[in-house]
Amino acid sequence: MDIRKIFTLKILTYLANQHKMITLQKRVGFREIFYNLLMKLDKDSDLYKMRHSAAHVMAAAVCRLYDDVQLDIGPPTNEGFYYDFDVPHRFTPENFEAIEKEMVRFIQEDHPFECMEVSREEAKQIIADQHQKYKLERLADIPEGDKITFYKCGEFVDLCRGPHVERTGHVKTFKLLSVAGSYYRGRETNPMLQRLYATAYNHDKELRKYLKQLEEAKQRDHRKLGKALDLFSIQEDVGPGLILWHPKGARIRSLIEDDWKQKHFHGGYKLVYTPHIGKAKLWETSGHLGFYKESMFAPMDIEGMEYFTKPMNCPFHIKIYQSQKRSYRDLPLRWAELGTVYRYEKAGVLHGLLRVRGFTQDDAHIFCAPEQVEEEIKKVIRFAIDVWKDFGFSDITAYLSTRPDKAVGEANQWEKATASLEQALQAESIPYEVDVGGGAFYGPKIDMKVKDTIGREWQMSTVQFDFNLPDRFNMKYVGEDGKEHRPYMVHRALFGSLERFFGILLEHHAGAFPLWLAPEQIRVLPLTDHQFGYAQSVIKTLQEKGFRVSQDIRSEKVGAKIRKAQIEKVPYMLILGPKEEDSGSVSVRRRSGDQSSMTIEGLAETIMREINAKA
RNA sequence: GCCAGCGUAGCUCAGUCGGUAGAGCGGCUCAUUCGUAAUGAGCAGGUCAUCGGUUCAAUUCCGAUCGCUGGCUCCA
Repeated sequence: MDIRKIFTLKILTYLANQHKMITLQKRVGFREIFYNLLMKLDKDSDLYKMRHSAAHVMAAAVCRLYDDVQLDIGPPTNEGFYYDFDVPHRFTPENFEAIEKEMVRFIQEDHPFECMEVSREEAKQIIADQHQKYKLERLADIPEGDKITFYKCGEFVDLCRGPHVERTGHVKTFKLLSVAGSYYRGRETNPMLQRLYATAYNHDKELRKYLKQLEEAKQRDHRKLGKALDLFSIQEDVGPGLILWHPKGARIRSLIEDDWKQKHFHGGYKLVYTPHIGKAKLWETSGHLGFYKESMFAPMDIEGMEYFTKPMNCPFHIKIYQSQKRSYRDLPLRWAELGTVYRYEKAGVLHGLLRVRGFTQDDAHIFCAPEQVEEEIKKVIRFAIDVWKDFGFSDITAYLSTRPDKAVGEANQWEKATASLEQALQAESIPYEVDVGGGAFYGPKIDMKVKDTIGREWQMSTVQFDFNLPDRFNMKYVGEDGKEHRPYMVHRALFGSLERFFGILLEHHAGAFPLWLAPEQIRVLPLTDHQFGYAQSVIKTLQEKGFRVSQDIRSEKVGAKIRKAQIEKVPYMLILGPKEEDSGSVSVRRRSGDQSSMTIEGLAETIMREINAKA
């Protein structure tokens, strides 16, 4: 094995642990979802200080109420604060009231926060006296030369950088929210601590607002809406993280896909389809078996050959590239696929549609000559913005990730690629942040996040250079000079995965899909069965115009029919009674509650306009 | 994977300190023919997640398994 191979292998092993391959799925959960709900707090802000102090108060209360409390850390966060404990007692939400009561008492006692600066030796002594093993390790983390401070309030003394409010009495309104396990220092090999999450605000009103936001987000939870609107399900018998798309959900997905495909054809992409499985050798060449195997489903044996379910589409696209000799005249090649991939994700991280085991990437690979790359990146960014617009997303932030310490490819390649990414962002005037060293080992990347209706940011698109795969597959094109050259390869996904995107879209619209995506656009509600005939003719007319129409012919009052349609978030309801039948018109009620009377032609026109506007 | 909690009708949930379960919505049937968010009556529907243990008896207690939920360094 030559040196280069050994080096590559080392990097790959290292990266296997870092999980730095395009995952296109991001961690989700309560905390990430709300991470951007509120403005990022300034570390020196009063609220931040107060929350930090509240964390101490909570720890003090816990120390009073329970025996053998080992403290770890208790930082303020953008939403509140938490504190990690190692206690023999198992916390449950039933304990919250008692802890909150004790916290109130502690606050009312109004202890001053006293800062004590000590030497390292003194610090060790204090911690040793308290028998706080985690604190001792945390102390060791403090760099030599830094100040070491303790904060004391009442009987509670904690190693802490501060700052704090002056007295516990300054801690205002707070509430314990949840209890969760958390590994000490976040490492799986460390002991599991118990984390109490809480929040604190300066005013009751703000706390109530925050709790209301939590409640609202819960109401628009895609898992809840997915069930209520009969869009999809995940069933135990099928398997965790595997999605069943019900007819209505599938209809929406199909509309999303149609839009996506049309846009891609217009944008100079060509579609490809590739299989779900491939031979082991392919995944060896691509390197996946070296560094991504843990995330792949187990192999299957077919006629003595090992096959793997694909976790990514790239190798197949590369094989299409290599099906013939390529000239510089062929480039750039832009190949897109709605490719369904399977990845093994730990059971504990699965989450509705947002984190799954089988999903369809809206994947594309661009193969181009080095000099074309900057223009291609610009195109991709413009393209992404254009596609999002259709779905009601316009607030975008980008994150540019540059070369990590361990990386493949030459430094000047990286520089050039990174520069093209940055120039593209500037050219499109997209606000971006730079994550120095945050790129994947095989190339720099841009991740783009969009903001939803309630202000949450979701990572969606990713544009990634790849200096690794073209090498591994020994990809070539014949240049103007008649010599062989290595093409540049760019991976990109706009939605990330259709499942995840659908989940985000569902929450974004709170289930009330815009007309062009609504699985059922119009519901006809005959007032009595005398109007059934007229209803049929209205339905026929509208269906012939291509609208998605249904009817409610139950023996119910119109109020009940409307209620049902409202709950199912049907955009247009047509109430048909004798008046409408006599005049050949329709009484229109929109989802918003707006009412009007129209001719069928007028309605069709209005609806058509709304569909075309994708409003 | 790990910690904690949870799993009762299609859905949302109540209940049983061990004696095999109930509501509302939904479904079906019948009556009602109604004007912008719920007409009335009746009926059907459950191996109380699965498997094992304790017990005269388990949906209830214990254990395992499966699944779901909240989390698992915004660093003293």
